[in-house]
Amino acid sequence: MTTLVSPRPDDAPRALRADALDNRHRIIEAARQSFATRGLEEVTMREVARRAGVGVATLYRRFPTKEALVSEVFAAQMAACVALVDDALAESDPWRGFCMVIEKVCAMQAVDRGFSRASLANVSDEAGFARSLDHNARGFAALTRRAKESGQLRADFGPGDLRLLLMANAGIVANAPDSAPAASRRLVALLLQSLRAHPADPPVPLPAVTG
Amino acid sequence: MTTLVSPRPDDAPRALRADALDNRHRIIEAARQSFATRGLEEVTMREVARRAGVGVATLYRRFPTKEALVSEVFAAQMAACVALVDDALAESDPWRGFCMVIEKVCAMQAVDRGFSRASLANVSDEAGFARSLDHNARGFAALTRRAKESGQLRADFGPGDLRLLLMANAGIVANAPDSAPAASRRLVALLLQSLRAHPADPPVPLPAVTG
DNA sequence: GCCGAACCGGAACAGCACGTCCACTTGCCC
DNA sequence: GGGCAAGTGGACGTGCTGTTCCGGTTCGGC
Repeated sequence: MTTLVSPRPDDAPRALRADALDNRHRIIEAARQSFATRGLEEVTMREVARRAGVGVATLYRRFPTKEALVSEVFAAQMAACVALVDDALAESDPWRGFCMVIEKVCAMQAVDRGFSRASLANVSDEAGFARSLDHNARGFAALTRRAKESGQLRADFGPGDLRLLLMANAGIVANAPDSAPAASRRLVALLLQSLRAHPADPPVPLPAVTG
Repeated sequence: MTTLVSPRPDDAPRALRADALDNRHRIIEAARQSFATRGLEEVTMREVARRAGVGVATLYRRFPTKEALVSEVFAAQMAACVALVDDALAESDPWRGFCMVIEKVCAMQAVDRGFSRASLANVSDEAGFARSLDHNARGFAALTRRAKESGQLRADFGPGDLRLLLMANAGIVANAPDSAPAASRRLVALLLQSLRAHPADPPVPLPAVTG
């Protein structure tokens, strides 16, 4: 999102013409909807262009590659995740914060097939994706630490476990798009129950996944 | 039109020539290996043919379509699953039988990306796939019932929960093929812990997925 | 050995995806 | 209003896929 204030640095992209900017917005919206319902690889660039009411060349002028389009589309979702983690950090009860993050992210995945895929794929650095990812990783690590210190999260929860959970949830979204919201909630509920440390806890089933 | 009386029914496929049969076996083995390491859609028919040391036409002579090849390749895995469910039914402890099935199927998925995908996709009826699936569904339903009756499996476990579990596991296999075995074991261990009914059990987090 | 049918391999076909080019149009600054 | 750079859309190129065709080859019963 570039500012339209006149004194821009020479290396910044120049401001778009009004019609071009409008097309750009329509493209992103069209792509977001298509990706959400049908996933990333099932949606063709032509289809995005057609849905946005522009030609293919226009699409490629704004986003030189499909990957760039994907990055741009999900930058917003990533920002939402950042806000979500920050909200959870503000929560007084560490366990509640921990659950909130997981539940909300999985719910986001459940209703957006593209986001589900994109949040696990190695996306390029465009659009500050990596920065948001890093921010979220740190925030979630803090959440995890606090939840463990309060004795509510099982001690062997590792950083790889979040990814484990997201991958599992993504599997549901990918294989049952229609019933994904309900199925995802069920999965998350089951997993959170296992992740909660109880006073009389059964022994740890298996060590956490490293990495 | 003279019909010769033959030892085999006329509608049965005639016996293959020795070299053709050999090629067929090599094709299936090549396909199995390729599918296992790289998944179903990432493997091209050309690659299977090359790996089997035959031409493309030979491959298509045996398996008129890629789907037919996939069905044939995973018919063996399906048979293994049938045996696995039958073994679990022979187990004296219902909960152990229940866990065995889930652990072993997920382990099979974890080391075979193709099987992971195929066990969830709607495969065609070729090669008795549907029959094995039906057999397994019945067997697993019996396992479930017995585990519930013994009070070891939480009462709200539904038929859709197995699929839920398989989809979650498949998500791990699809997104982290290298660390899939360990990650899958961790996921299964966590989920089985939640699925186990304890005397002092926390309330059911969410109703089971229907269907 | 021989001969025909079964079999084989690679070239060729068709379809679809991403990405590019170019002649035409249009917003914007004066 | 007028000129021009930016923008546009559809045809095109390229590369990949699954699938088919055809001339040459080989097995196997006699």
